[in-house]
Amino acid sequence: MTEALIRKLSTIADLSEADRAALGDLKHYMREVPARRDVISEGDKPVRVHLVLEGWVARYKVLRNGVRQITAILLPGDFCDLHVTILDAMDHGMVAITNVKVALIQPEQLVEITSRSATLAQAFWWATLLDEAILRSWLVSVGRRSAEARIAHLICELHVRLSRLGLLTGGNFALPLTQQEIADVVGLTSVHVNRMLRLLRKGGLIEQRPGQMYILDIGALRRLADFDDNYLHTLLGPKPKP
Amino acid sequence: MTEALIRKLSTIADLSEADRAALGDLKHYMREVPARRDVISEGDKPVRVHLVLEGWVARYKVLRNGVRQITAILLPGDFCDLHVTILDAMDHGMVAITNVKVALIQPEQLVEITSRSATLAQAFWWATLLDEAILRSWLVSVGRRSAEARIAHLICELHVRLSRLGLLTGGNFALPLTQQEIADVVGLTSVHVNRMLRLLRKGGLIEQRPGQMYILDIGALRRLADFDDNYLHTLLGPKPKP
DNA sequence: CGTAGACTTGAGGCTCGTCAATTGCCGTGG
DNA sequence: CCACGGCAATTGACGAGCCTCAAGTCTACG
Repeated sequence: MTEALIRKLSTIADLSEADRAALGDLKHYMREVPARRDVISEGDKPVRVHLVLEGWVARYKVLRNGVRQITAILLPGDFCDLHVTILDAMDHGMVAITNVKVALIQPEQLVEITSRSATLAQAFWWATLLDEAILRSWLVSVGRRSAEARIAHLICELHVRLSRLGLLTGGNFALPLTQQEIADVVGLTSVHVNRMLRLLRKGGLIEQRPGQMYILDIGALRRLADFDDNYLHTLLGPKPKP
Repeated sequence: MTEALIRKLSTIADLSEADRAALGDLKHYMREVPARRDVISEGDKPVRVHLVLEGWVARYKVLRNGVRQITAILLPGDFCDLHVTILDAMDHGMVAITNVKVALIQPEQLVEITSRSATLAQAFWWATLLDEAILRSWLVSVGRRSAEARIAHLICELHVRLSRLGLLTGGNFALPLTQQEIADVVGLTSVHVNRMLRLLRKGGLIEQRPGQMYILDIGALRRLADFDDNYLHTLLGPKPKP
């Protein structure tokens, strides 16, 4: 049930058997959310912490004029909202990109297992720090990279993250994001994302089939994006054994 | 010495006398860094954690083509790098915006006091979550707001944060950022920042004197920026008594 | 089949960037 | 005291990158 989480935390901390058992024993409700439906909406009062078990989830903020910015893409093993227990109400929403399974965990349980195991406490903290590192890299992209490079950078990031989860098939991966959603990640319009993807295809860097992304030249993508995977490498830990 | 930190953590957690004492007893070196010099440079091996005691510090990333993006502005009481002890080497730099005093703390000390006090552990965690919330709001700004609104939003954020630190004088504040630095925060060029500041002045929203920002119409600024201070209000806690 | 949603493509326009020159402010030194 | 150099702020002209609007295609699905 929570193997995704155990696997993720294992890559950044040396969990004892007791730690793993504590994670495995986490009581939780399971919830399934169909694609394109909110997992949590802005304004909701969060009571339980959401953990992604299967599928993709996006964190987003909608401004008054209707434009949307996606501020995180969450994959299996990622927490949606370790932080929101501090907030009165959600200041942003979370939407399912694919059909999704999430676990709902009581915050008290997390407080308990982290107060019992310093290793676990540190592991959770590291998970937060990893989220922050990704957020920083997104800010750099949106603030200072060209449209083409932003998209290349996103592809590189997903390539690394999905690789750690064992979700690559021959270096390629399923990409459930629509072009509008990609646009909302990188701060562009879907029209321009479309044009930039065409550029990448014409350049022989990628190939696309519906819902599928084929990486033809990862080196060129990384160079184009000025991709520095230090933030992911060291935070995600060594590559898992196959 | 570390009152800034104690004050900050007090606003988000109910610290016991022992907690305050533990914070006050933190052994540390003091370091002074003159304006426009790096506090830590990209590539450095971080050994101690930096805590800002006085002045402004900026976190930044420089891309290969030389452009810079500032990813955080740190004020007194903020940690520079709670996270970097996990990294092999800094993947970004920290630069002093003003003359700055920072405390250097051994990570082991933090581990120790947080393992002794669950309250403190939570307080440190919350501090990280606050950084993340600000980062998210910056991403939304840079990704989806107009140039004018981005700058207005930054002014609103600084207004709230400085207010909590008691660094406002009659609703106005000292702004040590150059226009180039503002540009690096909001993802624009200094030329365009200059034009937008002129717009804000012409609109009667702000007034400027060298190094000083006068807020003439905070309501208009907030409306223009679509400023939602939920993320800061609840995370920074109730307004301190005067 | 018929509809809805995503993708695709083109034409034209606006925001913001680039380049360049000028001003003003300081601190420094003759 | 004034000349000088450096840096930030300011302004204009021009151009580019990205957005807007709009139409059309493709696919999935009822």
